[in-house]
Formats: sequence, structure tokens, C-alpha cells
Amino acid sequence: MSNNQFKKGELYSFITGKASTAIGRRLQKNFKQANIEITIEQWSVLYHLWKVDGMSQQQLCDATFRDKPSITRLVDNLEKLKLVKRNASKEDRRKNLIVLSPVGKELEERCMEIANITLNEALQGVTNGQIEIAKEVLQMVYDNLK
Amino acid sequence: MSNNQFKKGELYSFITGKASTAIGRRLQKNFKQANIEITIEQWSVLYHLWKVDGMSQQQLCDATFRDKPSITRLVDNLEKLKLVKRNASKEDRRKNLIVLSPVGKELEERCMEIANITLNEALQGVTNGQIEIAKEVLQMVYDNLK
DNA sequence: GACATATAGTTGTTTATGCAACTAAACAAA
DNA sequence: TTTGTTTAGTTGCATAAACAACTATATGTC
Repeated sequence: MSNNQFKKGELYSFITGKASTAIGRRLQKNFKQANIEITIEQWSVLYHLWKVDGMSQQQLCDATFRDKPSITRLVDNLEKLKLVKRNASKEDRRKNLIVLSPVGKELEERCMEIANITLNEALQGVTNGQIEIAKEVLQMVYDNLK
Repeated sequence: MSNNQFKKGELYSFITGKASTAIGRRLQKNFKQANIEITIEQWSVLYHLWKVDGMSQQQLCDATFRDKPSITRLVDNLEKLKLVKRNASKEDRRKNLIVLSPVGKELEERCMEIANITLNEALQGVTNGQIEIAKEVLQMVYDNLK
């Protein structure tokens, strides 16, 4: 690959990721309009718990690509909102298993509907083929750097 | 476009933008290794000042896709680091013109070299054609939501 | 000129990230 | 069993983002 493939202006937009910031802001706004008072960061944790309830904090770190302090504090805030609860693991007393409350479980359907709507807004006019390639590139970038 | 084009797992990674986060972290790390003690957010402001010195804070907001309080505080921190200075505009006394200090100017060459190296690390194995399509998709997402 | 409105920037609050230093439990080896 | 190491999670600190409320200057209209 050539060293000169990027003009400076292109470099900037690729690094700063303004598209994902824009999606995040729109999703947040759409949650708010639906009277769902959670942040997109909290959503990204709940998202994984809706798939597999009772994950440990370390598993949430791996799933969400966050470090341990970030997850500690996101779980703190989700607990304050009564959406999850920390249960000490009986097999390994170092572990907290994070379980959804009934209210936390109920949020899934509405949140996922809004997330799908948001994504369709974001991807208007983009073809499936283009999306596939964009996803591949982003995955390769991630793999190159992790 | 179909409403069902995204399986949930794909939706998540597209929204959360882990690739741009990974590039940002790597750039930060590469700055640190080169003993350049600025954050990537500070870099993204300097980047525009290197192109056009003396921009107003509002112009920096538009260029970096940040709101006004964010720019106020980034400029505060850049001033603390003696990399820029706020100069009151003589034509319009509401405006601060942000000008680079000599030290701020000197940083450009080393920073841009590191940014280019980081981007080449990130894009190993990705073809120019794929990059073009990824950039188009990200631009369309941004335009759809702004 | 006086008043309403728009623009530029600041401050306060809450939430989140990155890093380093820390505690506690589990495990492994002697 | 004692010692050392790894793993899980927490806490402190600095930086940053989003949002709302605010001040001050500029501008448009009557």
C-alpha cells in the first residue's frame, strides 16, 4: 500500500469517525423522543445483556470493547436506574454477574425498534453491497489495531 | 432499502463505531511514544488551525463537528498548554480568533507524520477501492443525519 | 434611537473515557 | 502452607461530550 494514498483532509475524517458520532447522537435523540432515558453507552451494555443475561463485568468489557473502569461505572449507573443488579457469583467470588431487572428486560423491544429505525435513517441511499464493504473495512481496521 | 437488512449483531457494531475508537486510541498511543503530550481531540483542533490559522471558535465548531462548549474547553486546554492563544477580533468583538503559538506551529510536522503512520497501520491489507467505498458510505451516513 | 432577535462565547451539571494504582479472590508451584 | 502470579473489580484523576442556561455584542426593523 502506498504511503501517499491519503490526502490530509481525507485522513482527518477517517480518523475522527464523525459518522459513528452522528449515528450515536441520532440514536440518543430518538431514545429521548420515545421517553427512554438511557444513554447510548448504557444501551450498548443492555444490548449484550438482552442477548445473554447474567454476564460478568469482564465479559461485558470484551463484548463492548471497553476497559474495566468504564464498565464498573456504566454498571453503577445502570444499577442506579434499577435496570440491572450485581449478583455475586457463587462459583467465583471475584465475579459480579450482571442481571437484568424486569424493567431492564421490558426495555428491549422498544430500544431495538428505535435502533433499527435509526440505522435505516442513517443508511438511506446506501446499497447493501456498499454496506458490506464498509463493514469489512471497519472490521479490518479494528483487527489491525486491537 | 429493506428494514431487515441488518441482523442485530451487525447493527450494534455499525452504531458503536469501534473502528474509529481503535484508531483514536492508537493515534493517542503513538503520540505518547513520540513524547507529544496532546490528546486526539486537541490534535483534531490543531489540525484545522494548521490549515487555516486564526479561525474563530465558531469556525472550529463547524470544522470539527463539535458544539460550542466543547470548543471553549478544548481551546482552554490548548491555551494552558501554550499551543494557541485567544485574540479578540477587532471587527467583531464577540469573536475570539484562535492563533497558533510558535510551539503549536512546530508540532505540525511531527503530528502529521505520526497520523499518517497510524493510518497506514490501520489500513494494512485494505485496498484503495475498498477505502473509497468505505469513505463514501461514512460520508452518506453523516449527510443523512446532520 | 429603541426594541427584538440572532450570533459568539462561557459556565454548570451529568455522563463517559483512559490511565494508573489499588484490593480481594483464585490459582500454581515449591 | 506459604509465596508469587494472575484475574476481577474498584477508585482517583484528568480530559472530553451533551445539554441547558447564561452574558455580551451585533444586527434588523419600526
